[in-house]
Amino acid sequence: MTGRQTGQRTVAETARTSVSRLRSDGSSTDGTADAKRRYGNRPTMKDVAARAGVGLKTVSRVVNGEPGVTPDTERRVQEAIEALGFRRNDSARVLRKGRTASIGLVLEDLADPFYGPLSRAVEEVARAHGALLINGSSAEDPDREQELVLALCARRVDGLVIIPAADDHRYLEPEIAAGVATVFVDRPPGRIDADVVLSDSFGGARDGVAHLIAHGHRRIGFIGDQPRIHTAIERLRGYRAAMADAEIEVDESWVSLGPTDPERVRHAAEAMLTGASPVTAVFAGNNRVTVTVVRVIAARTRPVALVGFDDIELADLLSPGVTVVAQDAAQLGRTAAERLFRQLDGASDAPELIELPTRLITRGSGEVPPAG
Amino acid sequence: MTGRQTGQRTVAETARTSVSRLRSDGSSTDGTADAKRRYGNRPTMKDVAARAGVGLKTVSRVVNGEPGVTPDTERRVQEAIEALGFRRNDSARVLRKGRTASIGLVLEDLADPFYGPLSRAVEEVARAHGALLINGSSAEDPDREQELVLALCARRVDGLVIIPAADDHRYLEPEIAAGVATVFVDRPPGRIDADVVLSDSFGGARDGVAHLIAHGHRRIGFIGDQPRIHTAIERLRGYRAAMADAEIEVDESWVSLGPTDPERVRHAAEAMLTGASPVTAVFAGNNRVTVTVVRVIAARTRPVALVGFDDIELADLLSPGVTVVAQDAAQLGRTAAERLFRQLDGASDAPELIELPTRLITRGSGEVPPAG
DNA sequence: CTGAAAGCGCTAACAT
DNA sequence: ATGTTAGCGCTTTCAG
Repeated sequence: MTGRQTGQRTVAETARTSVSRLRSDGSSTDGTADAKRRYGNRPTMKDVAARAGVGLKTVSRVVNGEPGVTPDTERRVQEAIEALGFRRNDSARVLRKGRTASIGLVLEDLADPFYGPLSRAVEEVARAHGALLINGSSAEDPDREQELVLALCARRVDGLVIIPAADDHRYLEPEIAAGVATVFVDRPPGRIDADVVLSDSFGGARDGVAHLIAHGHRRIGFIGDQPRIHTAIERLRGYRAAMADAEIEVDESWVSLGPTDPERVRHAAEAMLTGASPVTAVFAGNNRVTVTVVRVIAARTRPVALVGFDDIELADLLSPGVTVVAQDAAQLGRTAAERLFRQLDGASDAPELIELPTRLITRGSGEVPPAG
Repeated sequence: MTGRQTGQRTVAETARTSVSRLRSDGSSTDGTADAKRRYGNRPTMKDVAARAGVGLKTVSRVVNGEPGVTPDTERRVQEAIEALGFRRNDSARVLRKGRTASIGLVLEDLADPFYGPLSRAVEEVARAHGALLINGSSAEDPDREQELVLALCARRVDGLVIIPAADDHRYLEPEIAAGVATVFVDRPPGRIDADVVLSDSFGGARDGVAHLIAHGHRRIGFIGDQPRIHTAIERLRGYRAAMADAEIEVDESWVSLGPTDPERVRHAAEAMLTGASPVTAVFAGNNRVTVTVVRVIAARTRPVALVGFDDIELADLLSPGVTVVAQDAAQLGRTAAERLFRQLDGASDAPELIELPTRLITRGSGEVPPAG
């Protein structure tokens, strides 16, 4: 899906898929079940109340730890709960209470190493607020994003953290008006006002490219994501700003935006490295691009300088190490989630744009001098 | 959280976190809202029915695409829906229908690159079955696992995919009896029967270690995860089997199980590389271990052979490339999720153990001859 | 083709 | 301290 592991040499299957039947001696179903407890028919508070010989509300009190129950009755209720295997039905609870104590996270692809830590950070904040996280991938498809978001709204999630794929979020207006807290991360929303948490793509890219220029490069390539993605545009803008600052005219054959699959990126890199005016350095617009460009460069004899946006694991162990403009995915997620819960706690500030700094981490590839 | 990027050289902040107020000209709240549509009070089918001048059930029919509605009334209902910004409340629906069309996934840490693709694969299958995914991390804590699982059961998820941290899952018996479909992945459940999907940890490790032996190594170290984790034990067992096959006696100073944080692993690796009977090769029990061992080896002058369990990105670009026993995380997730939905579709097969093969991928580090 | 009534399992608001 | 009643918003059932 992310096209990793292209450069494999030898592959050997060590086993076939095997399937075995497990012991099933019936030990997993104990005989203590009440008549009511047949498949798919779970005991309710009413059942517990009947069994414990108390009223419905008393059971509710015990289950929710509300005060006003004698230790003795509490014990009887607890026993009935255990015996019946009762578990409160939160769907019913939600219906009554209005809040679901769950938030939705919509991102592009959980398999992308950039989003794992982000998602995890959102989850931790949610957990700290007693909420569950419902997760969905848009696969960078605007329609799928909308479908997902609206499905989450139908579940009445209390809030949404969205890494948008679409560029028009007016479809969210009724939801936000109805009280669904919403924060966008990594990219701004389209055509609505809402909280946004971003990395400083422009500044990061500008500094990364300036770094290459400082090391003597003038013919510098830029390979980024599709132009409808905000970060791609911002990073390209940063590239152009750095070039302009150094009074270097950009040859448009040095710039390539498009999908970040290895084939496309490889092709783009090869093209700008071999054209009429070949580049001596490349700025890679995100971690997917960087990984592929590293492979392309490794396969060439003449050295090419590289700075990538996003840190990548093991970047320091390649030779040369990969110089990157790092953003803190976890911090991005944490900040967004905290902002979300602040909304849920009733803060009604105006929408804000929070921009997180990036860090230039030099490891060697960005300090390679121009060749040729 | 995963302790990546230890070997950084220079770090420069490119900006401060900045916060800006967005334009908020009130353009996001259109004036067409009905009186009912105040904050947190969403229109219901009843409201739609009233506005469209039809019965409640007719609205329900339209919303759910049920037959038996005149095109004309359907249109009137649709208009009312649009005007009111109505969105069906799935909590209420669930309460009535019994099924939530959502499944839970409990894993250790979404930030671990192994689980991203797995989670994504589960999500894709869920999506194909019209279900949403609720995600939770156990952080390798048995109590937290149970808490999470039971919270998911309270939400009445239709099914659970669990990468267990606990070793006793009897707490799930009432849930499973009540009809919650359950599949374990990556590690087997404890003390209950349930479907399991595993990689062939034993066979994979045995083959990986045998590969080192075939390249002349006899003093081979094993660094794995904590002994309460099933895969750690199985891989160690594979290691011992390979050593026994070659009639090599294992010096217990060559074996180290424990947490996989960089510090612990680094210490373990250093110890076995410098002891009285130093190893010439290391088998790393999972991707976290491999990453750290690569760093340790890179910092040494004398070459050390390495085979790691789990593939890692860019493994092919290090020098030497990292030889690994690869497992297919996405396939693991896909298989488990498909099995889950088979259960939900009514298949009542006995619990099965499905074991997926691993692949040995040789890239250089496993073919380094013994030094000294 | 359409709608009124009942009730899913829970909690809020009142009794007792 | 405990129980009773009335919904939450929807689908199911059954009657027009």
